[in-house]
Amino acid sequence: MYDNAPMKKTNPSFLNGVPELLVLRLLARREMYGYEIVKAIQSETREILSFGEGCIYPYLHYLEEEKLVSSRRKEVEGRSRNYYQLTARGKKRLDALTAEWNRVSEGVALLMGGQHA
Amino acid sequence: MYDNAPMKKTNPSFLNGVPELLVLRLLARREMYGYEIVKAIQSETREILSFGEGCIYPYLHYLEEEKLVSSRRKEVEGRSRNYYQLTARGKKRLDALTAEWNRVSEGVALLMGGQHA
DNA sequence: TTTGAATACCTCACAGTTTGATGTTGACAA
DNA sequence: TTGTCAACATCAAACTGTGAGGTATTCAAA
Repeated sequence: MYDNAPMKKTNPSFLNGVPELLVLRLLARREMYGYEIVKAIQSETREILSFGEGCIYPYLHYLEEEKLVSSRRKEVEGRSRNYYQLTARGKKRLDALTAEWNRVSEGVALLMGGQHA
Repeated sequence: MYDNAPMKKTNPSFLNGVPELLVLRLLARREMYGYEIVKAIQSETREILSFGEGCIYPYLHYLEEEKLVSSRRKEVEGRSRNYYQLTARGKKRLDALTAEWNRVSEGVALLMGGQHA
């Protein structure tokens, strides 16, 4: 962040790392495929959060490389899909990320909660 | 986020935009100087959050440029300090950012809260 | 039957952002 | 006079979501 990088705020606020948290959380419930995950995040958060496919797909590839998820090809309803499932390692990461999210939320709440202006 | 950008996770999670939120919140209570803000974030969040001077100082410069805060030089306790105070514009931005933080938190809670694995 | 919408996957340039290192000056205590 | 803290400042490096672009398939409507 520099004076010559004028912080134009075209970028999202507070969303850093959130996609990974949500993807892992969804896969902890059941195996899902990429496109389904994109839609699930929209619907389950009532459109509050929405991450593009350009964010989710690369994330899934990264997670697989890191052995946090595994994938298998499946033919369903005349569609070919890549289903992803959480590994034991992925579950650990989910727990760590969840704890971190709670920590940050608590930190923000502590400071924001002080006497009002 | 690319496959060749291995996402080494040396960077912070969930902190995107948080410094601006906290700085504005602190200044809504009373005028403060940079170094004091850095320390206040640490102590008020019980060390949960800590942003370096390399983050806070440039932010203050940006906020001043955007007329979200104003500053004045003050000599206190034999020290020369730049005190910053919130402008009306800054108050509006604080309100907007606070609302956004609450929105994101709610979105995450909605998805995370679903049935456990 | 071909048009279009929805499904399903993929990649990448861009613009931010925080970190951590580095530097300066001055006050004050050991 | 050495070291620590206060107070300010700058910047390269690394990370990360957006928005736009691309391909291919399925299926319903015109």
